[in-house]
Amino acid sequence: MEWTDETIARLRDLWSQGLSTAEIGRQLSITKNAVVGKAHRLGLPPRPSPIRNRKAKDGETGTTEATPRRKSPSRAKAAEPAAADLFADKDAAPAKVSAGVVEKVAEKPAAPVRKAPSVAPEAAKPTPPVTASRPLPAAAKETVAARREPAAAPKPEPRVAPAPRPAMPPRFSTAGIDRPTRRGPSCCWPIGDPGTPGFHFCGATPLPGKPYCAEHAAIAYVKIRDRRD
DNA sequence: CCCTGATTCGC
DNA sequence: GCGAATCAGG
Repeated sequence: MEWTDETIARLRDLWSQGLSTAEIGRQLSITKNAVVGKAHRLGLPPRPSPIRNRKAKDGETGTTEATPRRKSPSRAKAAEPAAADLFADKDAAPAKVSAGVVEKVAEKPAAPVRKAPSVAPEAAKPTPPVTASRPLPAAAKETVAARREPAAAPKPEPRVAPAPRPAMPPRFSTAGIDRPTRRGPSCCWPIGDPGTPGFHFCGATPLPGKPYCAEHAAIAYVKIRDRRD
């Protein structure tokens, strides 16, 4: 896998959007392992995961190690004994992601995904008033939907009753985010890291019906690849 | 069973 | 650094 600045940016973006590792992997045409592995190396903030409590506790239970964690699969050779607690808490990500991102605005909106394990797609988001400086979740979602329904996708909302929208003010205080000045459609390809001062969107005129400009659409809409369903 | 993410470790 | 293999919880 060639982790270009591009792919890394996308990985980080998708990651912070709360997509599952497998989902990210599919979108990037890589395995979830690759996603997780890379995410770790990048120091991306760990998202709520099923497990990971194992190491949480310990410190008593008598014996010193008392942390039965990994049991060395099979290729486990005489590995180093210690060097396990450095994950205790250390420092999470510098700050970037900050809050907000965790909101994972809309998980799987109406994408024809077979199911949504953890989250409830229908669940209307109360629109948390908090910060959340990332107005780009929808965009990537569309890429998915678009890719899954390339030709015929006239029904964005199959079932979910459209939430009443008295208005659609930018409830996300995109303070500091450099948004495109001109109104109307603009390429929402993220430039830089969400949460950092320099972050902004491409802003170029997008392709008709696409959230991205021609340049970035070419990157966003990759080949379909198997969808395993 | 399926899903998920985390970790280890050969490469 | 990369990611398959593996572990492990839901």
